[in-house]
Amino acid sequence: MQGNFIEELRWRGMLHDMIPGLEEQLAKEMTTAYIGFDPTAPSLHIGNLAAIMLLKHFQLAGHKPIALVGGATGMIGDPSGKNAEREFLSEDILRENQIGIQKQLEKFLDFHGGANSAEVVNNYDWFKEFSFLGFLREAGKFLTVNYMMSKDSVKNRLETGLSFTEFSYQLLQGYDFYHLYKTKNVRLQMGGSDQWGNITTGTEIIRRKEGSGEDEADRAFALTTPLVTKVDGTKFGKSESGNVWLDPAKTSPYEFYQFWLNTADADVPRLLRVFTLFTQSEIENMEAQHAEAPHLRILQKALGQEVTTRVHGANICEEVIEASGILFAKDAIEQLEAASESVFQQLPIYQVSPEALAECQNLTDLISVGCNHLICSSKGEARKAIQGNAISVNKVKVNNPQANIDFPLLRNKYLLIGNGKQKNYILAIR
RNA sequence: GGGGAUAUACCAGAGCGGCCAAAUGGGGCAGACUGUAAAUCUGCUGGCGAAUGCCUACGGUGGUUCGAAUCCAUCUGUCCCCA
Repeated sequence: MQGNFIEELRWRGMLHDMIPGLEEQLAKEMTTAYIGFDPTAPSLHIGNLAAIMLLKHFQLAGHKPIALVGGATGMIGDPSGKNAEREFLSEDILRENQIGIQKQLEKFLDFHGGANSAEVVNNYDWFKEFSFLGFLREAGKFLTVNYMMSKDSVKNRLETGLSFTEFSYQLLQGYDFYHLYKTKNVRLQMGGSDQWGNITTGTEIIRRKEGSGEDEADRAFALTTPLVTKVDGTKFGKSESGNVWLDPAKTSPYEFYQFWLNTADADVPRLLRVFTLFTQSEIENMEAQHAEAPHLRILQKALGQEVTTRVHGANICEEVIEASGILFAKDAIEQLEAASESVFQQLPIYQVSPEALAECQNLTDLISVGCNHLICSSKGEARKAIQGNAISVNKVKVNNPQANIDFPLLRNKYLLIGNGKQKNYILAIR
């Protein structure tokens, strides 16, 4: 084996809990592990990133990672962490989503690397043929309701109620593990710490069906990683516009990079460990540098660059970094005029239609209705933002809501509008 | 099936028949300070408007009243107790 997977996770702070004996198993032979992904959206988001990195490290350590796309379980909905019954998704949508997710995983994992190549499986493939009776005999027989009720994910819902369908979710997920154990010799399931209950249901099913653990060869293992949280207690992975997606059509590379760049100092060390492959000494080095000159934000930049490169590619990433640099530079206007076209295209450009523009009486209209509420969601908000000194046009603060829209255009067609310190928009107005 | 409670803005949660676009807290946004950070302080936080203004809103529908988030009836949802 090439590296110690568990050790790696430990120093990165990515190890929350595991079933004892796992280290011995991993040391003994190449082991196969899987993590489930929920196909309720056509793209993964950075909330999934920690799980992906888990698989990545696993593969780097010489083991074989499998990503399970929960086509079947996605049709049901995991009650963990939810307080309301979930909406069903159609089979078609789930299929499409799976394809998108698979493509994104290919950016992280090696699918053509010999014995320990990554694989993607879809549990719909083995569940679709399953009859209800078959399932009851194959899976349901092996767990008691008492056991299932004792899971936190279920207990937390007893007050508000949960359907039989959602109650059965853990059986499905547990059976996945068993199925993979039998067909692909998968010995380990990993996931976020909220998945512990679901995962151990799987190991329990395997144990009951295959006999218990004196014979080590029969054992199945669970490993969880702590949920990534922010220092201020808010959820990690959301920007103000919602989830941060890996799909550039849903979250532009520029926004993606900005998300990482804006990480708070207190959060950065942890995020670097979880989301990048920098070594311990590399990270500690950077931290030392950061401590000396925090305003340079070395850590944030390293984090942003690393993750953006992995997700969107080195070229795009460079352009995005350059574009970001331009927008926040003192001489942004000159630099914008001089920037190359490909870099310019990475900027957050919004096309204002001539009709919409014609409707605009003043700046207030432009930044609300004129750009389809991109910048401000209502005229009132726009007016308040302008009066509050938040809005700048071509880097010059404007605080007259009635200002005419006769600003000089950049490159003959663009206006640079800033809202606050962090948000910049380029409006193409012709 | 019987009885009781409750329904307020993004969330939590006040609210006397007129002084209620609705206390307070959280969240969100912005300003100042900085480093596109954190903490702190300040302002904003239904829509339109330059505005003293207008419109829409306190689960739905009707009603009482000069006037209703506030009273009455009814419906719906949720929760609790009994069978």
